[in-house]
Amino acid sequence: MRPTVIDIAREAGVSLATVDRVLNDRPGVRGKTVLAVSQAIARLGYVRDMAAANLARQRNYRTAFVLPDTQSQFVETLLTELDTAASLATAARTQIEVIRFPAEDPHSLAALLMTLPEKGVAGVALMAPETPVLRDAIKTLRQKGLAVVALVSDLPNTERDHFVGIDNRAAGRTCAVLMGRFLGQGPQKVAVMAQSMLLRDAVERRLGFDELMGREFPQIEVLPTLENHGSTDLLRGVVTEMLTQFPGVGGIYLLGSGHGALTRLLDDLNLAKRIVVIGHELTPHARSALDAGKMDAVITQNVGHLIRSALRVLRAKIDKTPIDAGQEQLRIEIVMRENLPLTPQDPD
Amino acid sequence: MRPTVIDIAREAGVSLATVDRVLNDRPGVRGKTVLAVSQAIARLGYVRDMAAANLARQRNYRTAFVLPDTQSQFVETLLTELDTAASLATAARTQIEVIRFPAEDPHSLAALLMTLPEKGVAGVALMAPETPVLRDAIKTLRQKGLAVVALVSDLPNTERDHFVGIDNRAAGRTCAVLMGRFLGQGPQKVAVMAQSMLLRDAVERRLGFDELMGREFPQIEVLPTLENHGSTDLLRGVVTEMLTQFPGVGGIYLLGSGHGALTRLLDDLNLAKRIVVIGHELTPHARSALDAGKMDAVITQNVGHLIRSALRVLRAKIDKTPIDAGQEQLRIEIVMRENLPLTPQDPD
DNA sequence: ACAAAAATGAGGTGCGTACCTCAGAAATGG
DNA sequence: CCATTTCTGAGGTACGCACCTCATTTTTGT
Repeated sequence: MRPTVIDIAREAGVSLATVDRVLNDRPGVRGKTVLAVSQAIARLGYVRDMAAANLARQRNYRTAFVLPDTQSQFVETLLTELDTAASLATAARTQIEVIRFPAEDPHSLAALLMTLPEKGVAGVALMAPETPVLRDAIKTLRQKGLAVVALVSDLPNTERDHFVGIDNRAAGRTCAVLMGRFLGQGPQKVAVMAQSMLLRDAVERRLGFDELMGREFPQIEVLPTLENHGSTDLLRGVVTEMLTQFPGVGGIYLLGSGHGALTRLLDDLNLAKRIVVIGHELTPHARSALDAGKMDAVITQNVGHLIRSALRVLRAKIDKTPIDAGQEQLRIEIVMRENLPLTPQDPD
Repeated sequence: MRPTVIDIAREAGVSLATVDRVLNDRPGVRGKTVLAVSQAIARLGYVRDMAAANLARQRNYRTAFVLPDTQSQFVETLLTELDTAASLATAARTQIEVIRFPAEDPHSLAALLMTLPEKGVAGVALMAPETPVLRDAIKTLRQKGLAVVALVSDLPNTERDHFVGIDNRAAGRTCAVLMGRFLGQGPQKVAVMAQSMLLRDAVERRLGFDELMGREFPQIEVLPTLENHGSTDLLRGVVTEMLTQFPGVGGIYLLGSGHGALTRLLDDLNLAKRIVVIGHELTPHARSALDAGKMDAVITQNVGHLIRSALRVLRAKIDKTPIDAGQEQLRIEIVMRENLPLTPQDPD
C-alpha cells in the first residue's frame, strides 16, 4: 500500500493537521516540526495523490489557448487538435477555451489577455509575435498568478513560464542537410520562400538553413527569401519571376505556409518532379503533395503532442509541480512519403 | 459546474443507486430505465470524473513489462525509460514491474506469464517473439481478465489487446528512400546486416526495404543479409569478408543492433565517411556515431513515448475505456545529426 | 389475484486529500 | 513566573464516485 498523509502523521509523531500545514505550506509550523515531517515523508517515500488532491481542491483547470486569426492550414490543424483535446480534457477536469486575436494588432491582443484573470483562467498558452505590449501583458498575468506558456514560436524575452515547440534553428539545419543530400554533388541554386519574415520561427529556420548550407554544401547557392504575404497571386508572381531569372533552380525551401499554392504552380509548369521541394508543417496540403511526389520532405512537429504538452505544462505550472522534461521535449520530425503517418483511425 | 451523478439522477428522475447501476453496468435495471439514464447523461453532457472514480475504486494499476534478458543497448534504453516512468506513475496509482526472461526459451516465458495473475497483475506489456506456447499463454491471460499489449514487435496472431510500436515495414521503406537518395544516381551495392532474422521486426524492415529499393532505385543492388548473432567478432568477420568481395559497396543498412561494432570497424578501415550507414534505434552508440558523422541516419521510435503509450493503453484496457488512437500512434522518426534530440535536461 | 421475482430507492461507508474551526499545549518575552 | 503569542491537535465537512445492504415498490407468471 502506498503511504498516505495518515501514515506520515504517525511516522512523524504529529497530527494530521500539521502534516497538512507542511504539505501545503500553510503558516504556523516550527522549522523543527517541518523537518520532522519532511523526514517522515522521505522515509516512507510518500507521494501525494494528485487525483485525490485535485478532487478535494475542487480545482478545475481553466486554460485559454490564444491564437492569431490567420487563415492558415497550420492554425486550422491546431484548432482541430484543440477540439479533440478539449473533449478528452473534460474527464481530467480541464477546460480549454480557444481565443483568436487580430494577427496584426498587438494592442488588442494585450487588451484581450488582460480580461483573462477575471474570467478565472489559470493558465494561458500563447502563439504570437513578441512585442513590447505583449511583454508587459505577460508580466501582469504572471504577477496575478497565471501560468503562461509560449506555443510554437518562443517569447524568450518575456516572463513566460515555458516554451512548447521545436527548436526552429535546428529544424532549418535539418532541411538544409536533406536539401543538400537530395540535390547531390554539383553546383545548384536553392530558392527560399516565406509568408513573411516578421515571424520569429521563419527567421530562425532561415538562419539554421543558411548556417548548415554554408558549412556543408558550399557549392549550393541559396537565393534571397521570397515573401508572399499569404497571397496566392503574389506567390505565383514572385516564383515565376525567380524561375525565369534562375531557370536551373534545383530546390525550393518553404519556410512557412503556401504548400498548396506552390506545388500547384510547379505542377502547372511541369517542374514538380525536377525541383526538390522541402517545407514545414504537415498540413493536409503538404500531405497530399508528399503523397503525390510533389514535395520531397516535410519537417514538422506533432501538433497533437504539442497541444498535450502545453496542457501538461500548464497543469504542472498551476499545480507548481515539476515537469518531466523528457516527455515535454518535442521532436523535429522528418516526414517523407514513406513514413507519412496514417490519418489516425481507431484500431478497436 | 460540471454535472455529477446527482444531477443525472435528478434529470432522469431515478435514484442515485440506479444511475450507479447503469454507469457501471451492474445488473438489475430495466432497459427502459437504462435508456432514461443514458438520455439524461447525453442531455447534460455528463463525463465521469475518472480521477474520482479511480480514487473510489481503490484501483492500483499493477502492470508488468516483460522483456528478454538480451544485453542490447535498446533494451537498456527501455529499462531506463521504464525506470523514470515508474517513479512518475506512482502519482497516478500505477505500479510497474519489470520482468526479464531468457531470450531463447519460450517455455520459461510462458511459465513466467502464468504466475502473473496470482500476483495481482492487471496488465502486461510484452516484448517477445511469437511462438505457439506464447499464444496459449496470452490466451489464458486474457481469459483471466488481464490486459495484454505487444511491445515493439507485434504478436499479430495472438489475442493481444493492442500493439504498441511502429510499422516496421514502413520503417524499412523509409530507410530505403534515404539510402537511395543519399547514394545518388549511379549503380551501387548495399549490404544489409542484422543480429538475427528470427525476429519479426527485422524481417519486416527488410521486406519494406527491398520493396522500395526494387521499385524506386532499381540501379541499386541489395546484397543478402549478413547475420552477426550479437557477436562483435562474427560481425567483423562477415563485414570484412563482404567488403573484400564487394569493395565498392556504397551503403550498409543495419536492421537491428550492432551500431557500435560496425562503425568502429568502418572507422578502422577508413570507410566510415565513404559508406552511407543507416540503421535503427537511437541508442547511445548510434547517437555518437551520428554525431561523429559515422552514421548518416537512424530510424527510430521514441522509447519514452513507447512506454507511456503502453501504460496509457494498459490503463485504458483495464478501465475498459476507449483509447485515443491519435495519441497512441507512434511516429517513425528519422534522426540525422542535425535533428539529434538533446539529452533531455530540466529547463527549470 | 396472489406469490414470486425483478427492479428501484434510501442511505451508508470509504477512497486520499484540502481546508476550516476551536481548544489546548508549548514556547516566548519581560 | 505570568501573560501573550505561536504551535499543535482533534475533529469535522467536502470533493465525485464506487460499492454495499436492506427495505420497498413494481412487474411478472399463473
